[in-house]
Amino acid sequence: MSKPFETSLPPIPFSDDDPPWLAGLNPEQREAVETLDGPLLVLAGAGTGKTRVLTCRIAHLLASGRAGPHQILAVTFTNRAASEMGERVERLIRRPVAGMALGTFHAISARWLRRHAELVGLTSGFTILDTDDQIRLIKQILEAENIDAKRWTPRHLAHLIDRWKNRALSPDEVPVEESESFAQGRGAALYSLYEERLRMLDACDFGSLIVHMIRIWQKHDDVRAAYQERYRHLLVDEYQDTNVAQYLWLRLLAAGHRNICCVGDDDQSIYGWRGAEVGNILRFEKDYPGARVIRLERNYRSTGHILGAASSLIAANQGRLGKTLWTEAGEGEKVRIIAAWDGEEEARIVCDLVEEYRRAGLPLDDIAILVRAGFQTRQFEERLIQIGLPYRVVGGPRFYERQEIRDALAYLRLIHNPSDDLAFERIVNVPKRGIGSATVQKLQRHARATRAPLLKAAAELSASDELRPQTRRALSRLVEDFLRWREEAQRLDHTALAQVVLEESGYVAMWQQAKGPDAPGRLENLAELVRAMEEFENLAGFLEHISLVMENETSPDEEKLSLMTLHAAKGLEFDTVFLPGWEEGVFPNQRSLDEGGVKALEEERRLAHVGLTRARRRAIILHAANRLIHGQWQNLIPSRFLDEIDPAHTEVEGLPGMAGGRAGGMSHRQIADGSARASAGFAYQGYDVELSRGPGWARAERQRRLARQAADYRRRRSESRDDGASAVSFAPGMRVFHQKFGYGEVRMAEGAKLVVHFETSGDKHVMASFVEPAEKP
DNA sequence: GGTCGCTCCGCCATG
DNA sequence: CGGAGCGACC
Repeated sequence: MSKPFETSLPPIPFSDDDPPWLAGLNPEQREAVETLDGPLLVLAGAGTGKTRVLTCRIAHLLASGRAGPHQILAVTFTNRAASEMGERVERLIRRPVAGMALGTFHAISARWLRRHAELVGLTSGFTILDTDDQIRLIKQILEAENIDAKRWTPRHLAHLIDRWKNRALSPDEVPVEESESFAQGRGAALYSLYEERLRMLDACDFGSLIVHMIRIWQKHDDVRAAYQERYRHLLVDEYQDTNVAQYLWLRLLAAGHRNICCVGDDDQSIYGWRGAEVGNILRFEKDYPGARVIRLERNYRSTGHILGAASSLIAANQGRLGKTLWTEAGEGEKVRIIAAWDGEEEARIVCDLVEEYRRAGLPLDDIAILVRAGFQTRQFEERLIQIGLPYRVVGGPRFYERQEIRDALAYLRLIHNPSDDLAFERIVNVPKRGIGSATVQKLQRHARATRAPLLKAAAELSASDELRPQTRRALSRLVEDFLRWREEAQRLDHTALAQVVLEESGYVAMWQQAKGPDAPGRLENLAELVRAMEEFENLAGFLEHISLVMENETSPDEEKLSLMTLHAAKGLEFDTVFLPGWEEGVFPNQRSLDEGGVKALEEERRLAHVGLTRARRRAIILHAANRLIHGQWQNLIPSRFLDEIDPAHTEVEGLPGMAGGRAGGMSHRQIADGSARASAGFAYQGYDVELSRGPGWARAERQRRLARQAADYRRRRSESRDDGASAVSFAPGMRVFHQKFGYGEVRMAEGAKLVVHFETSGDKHVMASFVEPAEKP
């Protein structure tokens, strides 16, 4: 994987007396480390020693006695960056740092929010919902609100809500025109309902973690003052990726002492799609008058040609703060550009080269394949498995996203937080207990009527005559199980509890009996889950970790080739980097362009720049002429980015064995100057159309979507439904009607529980939410 | 209420 | 092409 770059540092320009955290820094780096008071912005280009500045600065703060560990707050974007920073600081000062707040915005916010949960209507044991839970919850809301989930997808609303939270907008602050864009102007109202549901579930999504802390600090001066007082030195990594909410979060914290050091690079801002505001970095000096700005431009990572290629590419962007990277390393190898006939051949070329380099002595750890989108890894995985090269997919599907892990977690979540309805729904019939969707609907109806969590509704219904005896038995057994597990949670250690729960619920047995080839692996994952729990003090700590921090654990011992998205590669470096899939529509990505226009194109270009600058010595770009997309073969033309790279730094190669040296067509340049006209493969006439409207598949998909929406719209009827949530109170003597038992008279009423004497079936225990008042005959 | 098989959707990146 | 979701049938 990535290696720290100390090895390639120049001779130490300072005296031998310098401590390790000051030794070997260049003048700009040293200034950034030693400027401890007041606001400081470090504009650090790729490979200029950004992490080094941050870690040395922390070491300097500690060693100089300017701050104790508990007074330092260091925020990063990924858990990986946080742990790397922690390790490097400890290596520098040669002792463990305890008490320092170091982590992602989300992890730090979650920890703090637990202390003040009651201020925003939560308990300290609140659940953190991930995207999957979030979408399931929204889907339920859309259903309850009778909104056609085909026309207005839960995903879409989840996306909107996310964007609003990224800007720290509460439902009443959502601009009208944005609310208009969903379900005929109901966007903000649905957002509000969603927030209400979150509170009822005692839950929080990722965005809320940040927004809740902002609200708390805004409303409670004493709390804000305490945090400002305690964290006297703030350090922020990847400042260009902060969104408005995170920006406000930082500003509130820094308001008193203004000791805030932000490190970032506008040319590496690649998270605009999730609300990052490059504006934050551009306006730093305005926000913090008198701020120092230090530029780090000396690159210690890459050779000249790679740097030249990356610089010429990024120069096509407008509105940069502007940095000129330079290096004292030699020119090195030119960036190779290779054409392939199709995706399969592209994978073969890459793998052949990997083997070649490996034979030449290059460790696999020093090689990476960086793709634009996650699904592109598949063709490479297939090929790598075929030839038996060990590889790791960084940031692929996470451990806790697996079905069996999510199921097991749902059990634990529900024990920890009995209002976690999403967890309840997930496991109520897993393993199969004979509690099907009809029963769950009854539970939901009752829960809604009594404004109680599903588990409580289940307890009540299972003590009534509402359900068939068989279902009733199954449900009451489940309820009893949870009551018992909750008790056991008090005295059992959390790993033991997990084992008990997985056994007694029949969940382990379910997989033991499963015939599928993946069943053994799932059991292994469950064992791994229990093992992972051992590292935590309690269930709460573990649940927090798994939703916010847990990475995909792969044995780090074996030497492996890395396969990941460009986004996941930020902050890493490799000797040799392969950049496949540089075609119009793929990279730059068509959907991104459709949504974001020029701004999005610039972000794609920054992404390309990030990709190139990951390489120390060698970068190889590939593009294919044909690709199977959506199950359809498409002709593709090389990415415009290839034209933007100064040809002085590149070496364009044909495909071995093909006449004219070109695979399946031509270079972007050939097309641009018209020399492609004679080539077969695709119609040049269609070129402009394809470019402006995107590849055929994107167009076809849009048309399908429009047709679908029109059909859905025509189908829409004014179907009104009863949701049975009437709040009628019943008293003895009242005549009532029940769907299953017919007419009867109330004998006893105790809150939601009734005893009714029915004409046909005698006395029954029923729930108030299942009966309606009836006229006397 | 469970299961099989069909249809139809989606493939952009994250904590 | 692959997975989710739904409807028909057991």
